[in-house]
Amino acid sequence: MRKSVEAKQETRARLLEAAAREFGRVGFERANIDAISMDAGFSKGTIYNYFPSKEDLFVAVVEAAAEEAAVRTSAPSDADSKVRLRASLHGFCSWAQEHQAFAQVFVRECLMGTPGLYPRVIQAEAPLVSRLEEILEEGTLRGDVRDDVSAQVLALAIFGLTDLALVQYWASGEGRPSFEEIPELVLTLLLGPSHQ
Amino acid sequence: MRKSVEAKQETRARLLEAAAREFGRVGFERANIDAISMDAGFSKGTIYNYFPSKEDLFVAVVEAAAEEAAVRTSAPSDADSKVRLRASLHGFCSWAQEHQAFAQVFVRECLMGTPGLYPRVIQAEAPLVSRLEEILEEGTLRGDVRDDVSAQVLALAIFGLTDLALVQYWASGEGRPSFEEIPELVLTLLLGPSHQ
Amino acid sequence: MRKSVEAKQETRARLLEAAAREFGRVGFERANIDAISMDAGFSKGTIYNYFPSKEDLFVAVVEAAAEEAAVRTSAPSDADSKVRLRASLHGFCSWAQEHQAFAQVFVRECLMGTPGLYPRVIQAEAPLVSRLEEILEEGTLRGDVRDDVSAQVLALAIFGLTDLALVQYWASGEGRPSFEEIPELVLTLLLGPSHQ
Amino acid sequence: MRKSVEAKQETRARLLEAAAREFGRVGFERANIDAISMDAGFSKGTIYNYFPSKEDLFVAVVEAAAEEAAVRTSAPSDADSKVRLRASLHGFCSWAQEHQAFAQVFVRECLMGTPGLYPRVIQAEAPLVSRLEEILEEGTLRGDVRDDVSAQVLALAIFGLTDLALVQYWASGEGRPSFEEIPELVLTLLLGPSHQ
DNA sequence: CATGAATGAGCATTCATTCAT
DNA sequence: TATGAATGAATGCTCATTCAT
Repeated sequence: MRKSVEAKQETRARLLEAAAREFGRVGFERANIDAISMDAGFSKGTIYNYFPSKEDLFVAVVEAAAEEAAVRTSAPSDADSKVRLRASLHGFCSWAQEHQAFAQVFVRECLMGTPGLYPRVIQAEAPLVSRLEEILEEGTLRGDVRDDVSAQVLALAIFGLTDLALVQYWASGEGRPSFEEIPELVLTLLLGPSHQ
Repeated sequence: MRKSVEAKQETRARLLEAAAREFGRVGFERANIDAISMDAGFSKGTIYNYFPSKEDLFVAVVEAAAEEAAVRTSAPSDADSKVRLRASLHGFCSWAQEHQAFAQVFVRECLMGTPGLYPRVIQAEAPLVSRLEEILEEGTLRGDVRDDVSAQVLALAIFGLTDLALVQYWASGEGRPSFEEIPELVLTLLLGPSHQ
Repeated sequence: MRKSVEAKQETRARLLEAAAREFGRVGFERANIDAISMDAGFSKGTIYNYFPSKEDLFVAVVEAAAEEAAVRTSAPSDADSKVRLRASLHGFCSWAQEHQAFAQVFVRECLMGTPGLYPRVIQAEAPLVSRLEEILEEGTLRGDVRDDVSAQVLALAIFGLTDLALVQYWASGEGRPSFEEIPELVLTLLLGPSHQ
Repeated sequence: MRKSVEAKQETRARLLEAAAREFGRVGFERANIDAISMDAGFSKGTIYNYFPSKEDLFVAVVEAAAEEAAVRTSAPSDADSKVRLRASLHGFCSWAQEHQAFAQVFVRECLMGTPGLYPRVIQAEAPLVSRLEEILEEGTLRGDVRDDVSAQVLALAIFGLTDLALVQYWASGEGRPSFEEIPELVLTLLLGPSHQ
């Protein structure tokens, strides 16, 4: 039985979503491949027609998350650096809120890198950090961003603190800081209180 | 077979060290209890005479790490706040360098909290964060620490960024930033460049 | 790998038979699940596709035995009570002979009830005892069965002595009393010598 | 340190009692040797100074039970056969009540014979059955006991039904039939209602 | 003798993966 | 392409037994 390309991608997408839920809930090791496939509405074996192994499935989730997140972190190019950074972080946080399953997998993986997966995660994470880095570099030139630390380090710190805040948010039963406050908090911490 | 109390504690310590190595290397789930026990120089079953389950063993490693780390993060009480913070972080980082196995387990756990273990890890982590917090509060009063963010949030951010830097250091094949530079970098990022 | 319903039931039946052999040979505790699965011609794991746990497997064996035994203990409804009882016991004993593995598990379990399994075994055993009880009650009314002891107690005694005789038969290397003689012996003991 | 013969036998007796409790409670396989030794008030290893293995310990319990039970089943030698039998069974049942732990192990073992232990259990059981057999043989000669079944078979049936009644009594949460009623019930079932 | 640390065989159970249908 | 039965490696944990002290 042939399946149209769209139908196949639909299937793949449902499998990815189910996988994100499971990985986000219990982590890579405890995740159950059979459960994922069945949670997506298929039988146990189906998932192997789309992803050759558990690890590949996991990486696919991380990459899909990174891709989606990247789209949401675009920022207006003509504003103040801090405004642009805030917009970018806000985009990221709201994506994380809307796609918690994917976000939890992605954020956790960014923070602590499963040993064998590290290079691939770095690669998936790169565009996001690069975007921050670009804004920062431009801001340094303009003079509205501190220049005592390299843009790269600053970008990593911003991204890292944001991830940590998200993890705390989820772990604390979604208490404080709220999603809305995270970008402001992180930027205040790293770029100073001056942005109104 | 009678065994002196010291001998028992020696055995326990060897098991803990082996456990830290294994957990640090492959994480909780992939760690093999039998392998840990044998790596410590005993047979498979011995470890169960000291730790009732894999989870208890893991928590014991985290707690031992927290305890040791806490000792190393004590700071001179009569200096400038930033000096004291730097000393404290330096103590932590040098402990992490000397006891990499324990440190990796501890740091990773602080960053991302295994779901069921979270409360116990929080508890183990608390003294370290509290120490930073105290110094910060005092510094705020003295006026040599920023006061636009609460000491608690600042302490968590300092601790978090330090952990992230350590993870990056280990993941990058021990490249940059080096252990020596981490405290300075973190404090510069969060407390500003002014401290000479 | 699709498999017809019949093929699955065939697999299940082979697993149950192997389980009965193993449980009958060494009892519940010493029985080895892996060995059962492989003895049935499958690999270790297969049995877990059919029975969720060792205990469930054991209960399934007992219930299958009870079901089969119940079928074989039906008796002609229009004869003398003792004739009917003899026919019923004979049916049970010949089933026990033909399905020794199942019978050994069942009989042993009826005699001494593994603590946690007792209620389920009682339930499986009930139809057999009830059948005897009905015949006895009818016989009491007709007057061809003693009435100084309740039918229920009498039924339990008949069933119990039959089981004991079977156990002795198996334990004695299949010596005396033979299968053929057991019903007569038990009925003589409990209902008197008069039935020719 | 030397220990007097009495002290040693006291230790042995305490170990045996603890073993009976454990075996009676959970059966041979699930019984825990360490727990037995500690329940007796010693440390784990002590029990191996008295019994070379778990199986030996179990057999020792069965044999001790048989010995004690045998003492309690002696009957007046000058009375009516049924009176003597009743006295004998009564002695057995009251022993079972007073030493439930030992009795449960013994009775269960008599009923269903752990495969490898059977010969030794038979041997321990023999004196009890023989006593009944002797009374029955004498009664047959005197004419106050049925003679349509051999004394040996009758003795086994009496002993077996008594054991079954005890098992039911224990399993039913000590309901009916009560200990007092068991001898009468068994004798009525097997020797007829005439004995007042 | 008593102790209790060490031992290591043994086992139920899980689950990613394969593949015939 | 979807299915789901079969596979078998892997592993946490138990516990009878040994033996040095």
